[in-house]
Amino acid sequence: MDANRADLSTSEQVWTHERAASPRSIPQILEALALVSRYQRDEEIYPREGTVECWYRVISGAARRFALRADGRRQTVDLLLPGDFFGFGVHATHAFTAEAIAADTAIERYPVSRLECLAACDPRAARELSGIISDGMSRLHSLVRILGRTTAEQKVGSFLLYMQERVGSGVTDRLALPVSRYDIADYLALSVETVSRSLTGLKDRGVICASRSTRNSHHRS
Amino acid sequence: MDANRADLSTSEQVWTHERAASPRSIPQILEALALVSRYQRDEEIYPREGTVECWYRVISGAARRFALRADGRRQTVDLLLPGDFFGFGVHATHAFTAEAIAADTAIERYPVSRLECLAACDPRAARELSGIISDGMSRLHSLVRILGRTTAEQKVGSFLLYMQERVGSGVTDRLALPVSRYDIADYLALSVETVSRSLTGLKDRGVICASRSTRNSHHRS
DNA sequence: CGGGACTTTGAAACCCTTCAATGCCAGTGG
DNA sequence: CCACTGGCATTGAAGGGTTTCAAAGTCCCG
Repeated sequence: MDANRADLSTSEQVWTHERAASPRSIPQILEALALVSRYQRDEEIYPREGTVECWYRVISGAARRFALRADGRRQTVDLLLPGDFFGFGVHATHAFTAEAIAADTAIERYPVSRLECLAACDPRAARELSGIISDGMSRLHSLVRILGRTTAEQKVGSFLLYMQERVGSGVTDRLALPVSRYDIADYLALSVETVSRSLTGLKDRGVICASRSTRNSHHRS
Repeated sequence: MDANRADLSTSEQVWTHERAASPRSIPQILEALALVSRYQRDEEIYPREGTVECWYRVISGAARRFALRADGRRQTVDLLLPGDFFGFGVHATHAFTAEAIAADTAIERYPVSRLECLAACDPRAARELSGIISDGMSRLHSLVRILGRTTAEQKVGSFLLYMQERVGSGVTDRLALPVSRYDIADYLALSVETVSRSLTGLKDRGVICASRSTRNSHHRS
């Protein structure tokens, strides 16, 4: 239950599988390389400017990639949910810091060296990996489009729709936001107050209606 | 001098090199695959939702990747300058339309099939190609950071600094903007008037001082 | 029960957009 | 040659949106 630190020599890391013996699907082969760590809220996963040695994937919880602005506020450039890979870096260097958002966030780690071997040997694996990169690029595209909206209500509305299609847990009219208002504000480059006001504005106009749950808000479009 | 259409069967395409005979550096090998086309201002390079068949690179001029917003305005998500590769798509599909911005823009085209062969055969080439993808991701990161600023003057200021490090033509205190105010506005998600006002605001405060040139503005930080 | 973090609401100041009008420049046609 | 046109850039004023500062209210947990 206690999360360990982000460095590579901690205790809770486990091999999720013994090295797979028989040829399996690419995701399964990937899985066989994975090493799991757990992080607590706001704990660093990797630092900015660090060398890229692993790719990461969120198993449970959530994480962010972010930079600190000149005024000290945090700007989130990527919101990572279960299933998302991250940590590719730019020219083998992390351009942003990565942190866990939720308490008890589980992250898988994949050594880049092994991924490169895999890609060099198996073209299907190479395709899989470039698909993963594509997904990361797609998240950035979505954020750019959201940040490009003019009013805060539009930003928050787009954000909710985007989250809905990402967490998309079968039920289409109900959305459990896994992040706080502060996290949303950092992501949308708005103040927390404006996020809150936008949500109540959308509620008043009947676009969404709110319910409440343990530690998270539920919204319905 | 007249730009041809974007389809694949036009006349002005030329092989920039005969197929290279001897083993050369990776960029040179890439170059050997290139096919060049020329576009006029606002001419489409590839459509949204199209299948990715080629990668592209700006040789001269400039281009944009963009989406149309609900209100009909254009949102530029990527500004392509000479040397920039683009058109990787998401899962083999173009998520945005690409257009030339400048008159007489020259674009190189690289068939994806050949790039894949190259990557499969030569790990150095594969590394080169993933570096190219990294650059594309880096541009998106920069845009997200710029869009994350609060005031228009900050956005425009960040934009100028960003353009300076990108066009970085030796001279560090002089910057020739290769794009119009409208293009800047589409890129920064601001109105043209605000962009103009921000620039004059920065001038008044002595942050930049403006000169004038044929069809382009020059600025000094 | 109290502390602390998160959320919501209010009011004033500031910023951006919109609508409108003017100025500038290049290319065009009389 | 010069007026005209169209695109781009700049500036003004009104209106609306966002931030900031401030203060409650809510919920969880020790």
